[in-house]
Amino acid sequence: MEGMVEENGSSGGSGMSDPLAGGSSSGGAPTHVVAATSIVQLTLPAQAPMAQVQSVIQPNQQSVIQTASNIQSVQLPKGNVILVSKPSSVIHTTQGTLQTLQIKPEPNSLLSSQGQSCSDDDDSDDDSPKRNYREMLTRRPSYRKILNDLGGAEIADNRMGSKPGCENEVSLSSSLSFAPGPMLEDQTRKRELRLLKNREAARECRRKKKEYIKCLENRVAVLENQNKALIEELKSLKELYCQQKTE
DNA sequence: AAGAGGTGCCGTCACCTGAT
DNA sequence: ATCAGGTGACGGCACCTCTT
Repeated sequence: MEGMVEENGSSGGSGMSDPLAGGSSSGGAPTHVVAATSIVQLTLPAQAPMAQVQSVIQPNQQSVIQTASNIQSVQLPKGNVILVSKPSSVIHTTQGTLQTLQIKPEPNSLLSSQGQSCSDDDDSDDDSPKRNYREMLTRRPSYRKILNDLGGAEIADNRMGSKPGCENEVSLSSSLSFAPGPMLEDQTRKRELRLLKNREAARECRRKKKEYIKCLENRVAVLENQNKALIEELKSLKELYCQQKTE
């Protein structure tokens, strides 16, 4: 009973925009598959010199047929879907042959410019596996931004309405209620406050993430249905054409 | 019944980003 | 520069299911 965002085709038709397209072009790392328009270019390392990349989820799309022809869908980890130019059918289906592209941040990207894992060694955990692993990851737009583009006010209002944060307020005020002491106590109090806030932030972040994933799953279902329908339509049109041709 | 493996949730840490 | 908030990653815990 959450304030789920509804799909274009399925019900309601609230005219949502593309969660992946985000509209929040932060101009950061070049590997983000995010753009105000539906198509972004990104440079790929090694074998794939340049590919045209596009979110499979079109903003307010009417048709599953992409505007840029000859596009093949590619599933990426982290749930991103990109489309790679390929001379094939206009209609692309999920059952088609898929190519997985491995996308890594460029050496001079925003992410790696701040990390420099291999050079600085004064910090103890600088070359820890965790940190190195993180540096390989690209940052995506926040769920808040994404959900704002999905009609975030509605979701935010919904959240306020259902008020899971009621107990948060209670816990927050109760944890802050003890008397301030000397500096040590003050520090521990600050730390506890930070932990508390972060705990709640993490809770909220997970909630938004789940909502976002649900939204994407809905979109996938709708697109698959549209795809099936279009394939059927194409099939029948072909048959009709063949019939008329033989007559 | 006991153990193993999978899954989901939570708290925490580390880091990034935007605001001031 | 500093701070606050958002989020990915990680480890721990609880619960469920399956196998022996």
